[in-house]
Amino acid sequence: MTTPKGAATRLRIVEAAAAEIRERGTIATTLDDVCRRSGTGKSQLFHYFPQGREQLLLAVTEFEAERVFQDQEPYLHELDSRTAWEAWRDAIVETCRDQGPHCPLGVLIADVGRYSPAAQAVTTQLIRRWQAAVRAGIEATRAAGGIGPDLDADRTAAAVITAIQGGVSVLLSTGSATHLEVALDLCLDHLFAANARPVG
Amino acid sequence: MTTPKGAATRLRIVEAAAAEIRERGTIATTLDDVCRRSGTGKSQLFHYFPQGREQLLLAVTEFEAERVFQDQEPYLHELDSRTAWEAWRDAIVETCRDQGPHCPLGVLIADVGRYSPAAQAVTTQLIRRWQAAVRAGIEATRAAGGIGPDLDADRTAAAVITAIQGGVSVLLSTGSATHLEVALDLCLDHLFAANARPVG
DNA sequence: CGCTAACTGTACTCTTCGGTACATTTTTCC
DNA sequence: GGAAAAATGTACCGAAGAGTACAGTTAGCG
Repeated sequence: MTTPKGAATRLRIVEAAAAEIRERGTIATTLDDVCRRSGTGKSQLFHYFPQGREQLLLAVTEFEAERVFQDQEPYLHELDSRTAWEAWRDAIVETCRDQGPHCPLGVLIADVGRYSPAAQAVTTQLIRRWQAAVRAGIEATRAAGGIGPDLDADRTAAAVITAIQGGVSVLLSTGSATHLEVALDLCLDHLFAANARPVG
Repeated sequence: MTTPKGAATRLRIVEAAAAEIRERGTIATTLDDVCRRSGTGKSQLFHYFPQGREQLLLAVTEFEAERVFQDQEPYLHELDSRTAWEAWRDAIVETCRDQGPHCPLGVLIADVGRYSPAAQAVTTQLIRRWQAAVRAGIEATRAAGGIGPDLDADRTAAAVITAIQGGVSVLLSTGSATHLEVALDLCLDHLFAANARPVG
């Protein structure tokens, strides 16, 4: 039904759209821009995305969500000590700081991910997966003896995710990553507090 | 230069635009929509906003930012005990939950506030003012003896703001306010932790 | 009253951009 | 090698929506 050549073209279109959106935002990105950047024409775009723009945006959302999660995975699997958690935090903060307003995660949650209910579902799913991975990290750290038994893993994982989202949100507004850093710091402190107890 | 009648019309336009944007988002809101809802015509819109759409969006951003801050102020001034902080948290969570995706704060930081550098500056300013008020609340609570001397007021205030932003961000994606609640809870716990110490 | 400036209604222009039609080329596969 | 399907190029359409022109009306003010 679709040849390797076709698949490559489709991918080129998605990547071009993602790049364009990262650089200039979703509203400012037109189909003609995407075609120009990917070296294709409208006919091909509509060949691979019969539902047009909306379908393309959804594909971009999925593409970026996957990328964000893949970037995280290596760190998430190693969360078992305070050192590991801090390395993870540093990685996130640094990446976001470097990429600034073109940070894929930020673009995802604040821009592309809002243009349709379907896209929103993708970002919601990303949040869910990410939070589950963080939760697993908390359990692993507890198993390794780094965290007391009283800490509520679910709620803390939720707080960590919220800190990231908030930090990125502020980053997009102000251009500064300090909020992200501070909020994550506070979460880590809570994780490893001597008197850890259920939140709330 | 502008009569009371004119000022009233201008205000009607801004309010109509704000409502329209809250309900359907910035991209979906057209100038014709705004005219229809405000019972005016294009000539009036361009009379009061010669720079057109962009200028109107900026006015809406300022309008909503002011509203958000005004809603907060009564609570912010009374922050001096854990009870007061919890009342504040409950107020925020409840308001956001009720308004859901039409929450002015959410719309502000995730939608209108992104459409121009000028609008971005307005939201940045809101964040700054808000954080300063939270910081003042921390100091007041400390003065009342509710918080130890070691807690870093600046960084904690930043973390609180980040928690709100993140919570609202998740709310817009998932429709659930639990992340907001959990993140704020964690911040309050940190604020009133017996062994409060500098973050980081 | 009457002049001026602010205010408002109607009708139009002009561009942008998503989407389509259709002809043409390339690939696949028997 | 040749038919069928996939892939691509070019030219176009139509709607939407921001912004304008201009005429007409209302309100302030001496």
